[in-house]
Amino acid sequence: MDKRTEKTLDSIYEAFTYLVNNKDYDDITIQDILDKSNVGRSTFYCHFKTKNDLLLKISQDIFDHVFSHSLQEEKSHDFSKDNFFDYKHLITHILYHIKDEKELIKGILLSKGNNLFLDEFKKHLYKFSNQYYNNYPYNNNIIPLELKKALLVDNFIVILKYWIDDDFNETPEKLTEYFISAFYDINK
Amino acid sequence: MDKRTEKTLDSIYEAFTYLVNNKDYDDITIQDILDKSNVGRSTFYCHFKTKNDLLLKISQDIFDHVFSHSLQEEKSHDFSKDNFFDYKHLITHILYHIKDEKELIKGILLSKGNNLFLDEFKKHLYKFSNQYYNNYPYNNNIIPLELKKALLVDNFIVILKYWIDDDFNETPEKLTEYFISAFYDINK
DNA sequence: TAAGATACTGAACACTATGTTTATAAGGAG
DNA sequence: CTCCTTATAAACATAGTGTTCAGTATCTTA
Repeated sequence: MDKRTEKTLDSIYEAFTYLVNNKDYDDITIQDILDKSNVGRSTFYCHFKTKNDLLLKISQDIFDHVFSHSLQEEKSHDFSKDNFFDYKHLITHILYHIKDEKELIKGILLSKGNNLFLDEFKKHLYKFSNQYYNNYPYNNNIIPLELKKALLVDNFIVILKYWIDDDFNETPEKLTEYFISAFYDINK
Repeated sequence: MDKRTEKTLDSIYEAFTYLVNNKDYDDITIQDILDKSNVGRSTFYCHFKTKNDLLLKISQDIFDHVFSHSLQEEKSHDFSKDNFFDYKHLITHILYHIKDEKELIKGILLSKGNNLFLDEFKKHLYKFSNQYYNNYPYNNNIIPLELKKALLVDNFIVILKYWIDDDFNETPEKLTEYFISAFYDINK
């Protein structure tokens, strides 16, 4: 990548990270980003169509990172033959990666306003939820399968938000235990 | 209330309901609302400070309705001496009221963008979640109490969204069963 | 039903942000 | 060094926001 482009994108991402930790996403203007990053207006529009486009690309960057190793694990490991607890290391892994992106994720997730980030996140989580339930479609309570999938994904987000509110105090391992406990309960 | 005021507010609410069912909240402009409702700009600003202020007031109106009877039940019924299953009728009641406001709630809840409505909703749900767990603080698994409260509230929202996606096909009673089943699991 | 209070209207206005365009300058790659 | 790409600044059209005010319509109640 061209060093100039790299510098520009870095400045914009850094400015965005700062801004989203200091005001709600809705209240951030493109003008704010330009001022904070010292990037020209026309330059910004060379890279991004709108503010939402910026958020979307940042989200994709984050999740490329957060879910990168998990995809490799996925390939080298045939989960379809195992029960859910074999996902344990995967989940812990993902949580460690999330902690890497602490500032940015915290800012975006606690900011009022747009759900773009959350939607992108859920898309990735649904991959696992679908994979699991499609291999284990045995319904041992009255909750429909599709609802179970949604509960699984959403519980992960709730637990993550709990972690963030607690300023990432607890360990990823502990969080994984919470998640598996909540999950196990829904499926008993 | 002055009939003129009532008419104005009705027009605005109606226009908003239409708009939120046809485009994302973020994309709705105050100009759109004025055009659709045939209300003068200065009139709008007599009643609402901003577009978010409108959404907030609409949300409060809805929840005044949705939770109205449940508050009465709450007074005439001492839940603190019962277990969670006594909330059953309450939950079904709430779901019936939600169905009354079908169009509006569907539009707002499925629209991308602002979380004002959801935050207001969760505020009400937290009243019940707190009430329950403060009377039954016995932790029979590793999940911290505060996280349990959050899971309870959020699961209700997930189940509600499932209902909406299914176009309110299933009965409130059935939905209540799902909710209690998911809830019961988390607490065993 | 008439008087006074209250609410709505429409037009004008300043302001702020968006997104586009263009000519120019600076930086990187081969 | 030269070509090509990228960044920049300034200007511009456009669109939405929120305020003001004088004039008009409509309610309330006495």
